[in-house]
Amino acid sequence: MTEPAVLNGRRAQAARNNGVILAAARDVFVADPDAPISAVARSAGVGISALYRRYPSKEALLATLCLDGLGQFVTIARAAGEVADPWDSFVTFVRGIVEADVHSLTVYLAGRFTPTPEHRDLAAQASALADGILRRAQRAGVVRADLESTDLPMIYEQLAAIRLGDPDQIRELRARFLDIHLAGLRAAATSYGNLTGTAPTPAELGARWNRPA
Amino acid sequence: MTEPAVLNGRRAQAARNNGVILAAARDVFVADPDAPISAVARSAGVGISALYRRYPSKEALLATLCLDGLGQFVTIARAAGEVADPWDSFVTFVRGIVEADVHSLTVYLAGRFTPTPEHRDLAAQASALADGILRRAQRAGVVRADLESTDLPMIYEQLAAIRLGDPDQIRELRARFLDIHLAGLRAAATSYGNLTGTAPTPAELGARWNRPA
DNA sequence: ATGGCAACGGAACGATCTGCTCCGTTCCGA
DNA sequence: TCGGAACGGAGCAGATCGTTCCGTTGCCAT
Repeated sequence: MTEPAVLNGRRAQAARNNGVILAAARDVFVADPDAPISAVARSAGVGISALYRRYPSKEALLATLCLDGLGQFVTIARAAGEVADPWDSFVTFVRGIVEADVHSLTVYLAGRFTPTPEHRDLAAQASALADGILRRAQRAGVVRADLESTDLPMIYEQLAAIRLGDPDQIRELRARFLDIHLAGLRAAATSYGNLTGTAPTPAELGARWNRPA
Repeated sequence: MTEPAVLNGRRAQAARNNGVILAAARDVFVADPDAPISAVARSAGVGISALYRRYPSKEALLATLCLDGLGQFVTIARAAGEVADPWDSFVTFVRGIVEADVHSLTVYLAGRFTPTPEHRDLAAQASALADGILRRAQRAGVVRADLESTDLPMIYEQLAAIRLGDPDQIRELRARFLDIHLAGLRAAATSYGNLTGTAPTPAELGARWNRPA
């Protein structure tokens, strides 16, 4: 069991498959959360047993994928929090979430597996970070004051629903419509009137993590 | 076979069921386009055979439902076209489409049945009407000039993706986020920069009507 | 009254799909 | 040389869904 400098041989191939399988699962389930596990195997170019050697069930794979997504969310939020200008910080954050399609990896997958405490924990961190970025931009007077942080997931959800064409076009279209959202979120937009209705409550957002009855 | 003034008896109940079944199908399939036909029967308070007496197949029911949706679209667009102020006309139009959830009745159902020429025809009318309303608002300088009419379905799609809570809350949330979209669509928003990327082509939008391979 | 029939409810069937197991095979590495 | 780790994929068991079919109900014309 020495550390192999050159990665060849069966052992190394298996190690590399770890990443290949996760990447394939990411692509497949982001495109269709209901995809069968055989689609992941086909996309990864491996057999089904290669999946089950690594994850005891489909649910475990989804849970891992979601954990990755939450981790990405936190990473993106932390990086965006470092940006000096409050508006740029906010834009960097939202754009990062949308471009990485983190919403498809987290909320779209929620309800398909029983969340662990680790999920809850990361989700709490994530929303705290997002809250900070939004509040700072609002205090600076660059983001409209009637936007609440629970509104943000609804914006990710809207942009994640854009699924026209191949991944490249999807990215391009989401960037296009994010421009519109951002223009509508600027403080100046309040001159056209305040937002109607009320933002979702955290409990309502959290309910999506429960298994369907 | 005289025309019954009072609607009772078995014959009349059947006639009333026509409407009940269509309404139930609308509710069920708008909430979940993959819903089984038994869910429609249950929601209508009717047996499965009552459905099959009226529609030879699930596909036929979906086709009828979609035709209704396209008809609603045209009706809403015509009414909005009568509004004098170009901005109000545009807002009335988009708000009408979103509130009636026409997108869920048309595009979400597309691809699940083979469209008839009547579908194509109504869809063409619909997009021509929408095009006219948008162009008028743009000529009047109230809607940003870099928005194309093929962008509009993407906006409906985004708002149709908001599905949190019961129908009432969904309506409220969609109105809330439509406010943001509309603020971002005003001509003044162009001062923050033009839209990136390119709008979908009509062919790309039309491809969604084809059955999945 | 009563026979005919339109309308209905819902069990049951066949087809499809999907998560998962299992077994035979390959081939690395000691 | 050989034990065993890793693999591919056929196949199983269960679930789901569209559709059919049959027995029942109750209106209506005679």
